[in-house]
Amino acid sequence: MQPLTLDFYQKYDTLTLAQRLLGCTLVHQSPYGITAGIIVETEAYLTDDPACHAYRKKTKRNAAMFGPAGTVYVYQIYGMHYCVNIVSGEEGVGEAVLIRALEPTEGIELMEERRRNGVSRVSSVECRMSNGEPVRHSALSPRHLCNGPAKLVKAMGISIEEHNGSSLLTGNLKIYPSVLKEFEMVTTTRIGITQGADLPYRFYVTGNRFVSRK
DNA sequence: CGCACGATGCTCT
DNA sequence: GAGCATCGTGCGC
Repeated sequence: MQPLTLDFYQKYDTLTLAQRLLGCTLVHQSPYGITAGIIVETEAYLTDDPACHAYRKKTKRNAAMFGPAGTVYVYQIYGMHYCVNIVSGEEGVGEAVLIRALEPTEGIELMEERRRNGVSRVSSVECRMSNGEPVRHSALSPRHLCNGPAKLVKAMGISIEEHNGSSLLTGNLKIYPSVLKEFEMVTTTRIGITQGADLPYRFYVTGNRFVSRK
């Protein structure tokens, strides 16, 4: 199976790309191993959209958004988390698709390890079942590994230093065509924003358990 | 289950 | 100095 090509990222407007990316698989081939997951939730950010980081002008932070379609845009949020976007649209126009949730398919143990690093371990260390088996930390159960934009960045080992501004066509981060034959899609307003809060730019796979929230 | 809240640091005003 | 495309925890039900 070949990864998505430049043509795929170029030929759709941002709202359509956000929908077409559902069902596709995000893969990171890192020195520590491969992690992958099916994209099940996205949000679109358009250039004339007040919630978009590129709404005002090009700055050092949002510069990657103005790159060609298929560029990766990673930014830090709330001082401690990171989110990843797929740049879309014409080069020079700041638009992108935020990846909000993945259904993990490969490298689950590596994902757990990355997510555990820096997270409270109280439950997994101190709590044990009656048979002595340690209780898995709730935040690290498969269902919660990638069900949020900052969670999946951490689980996948995506970093701002290595990936911001990189290309999905040539780097160690790639996207493969949809593995979901037919699925229903839900369209809603976006999560966690105040500006442009009423725009229906969020999309997710109906009924999927790995979506951040319904 | 749901809701409230604090952490934490960078970017832009 | 304000605001932020979030997350995990703790508490109440």
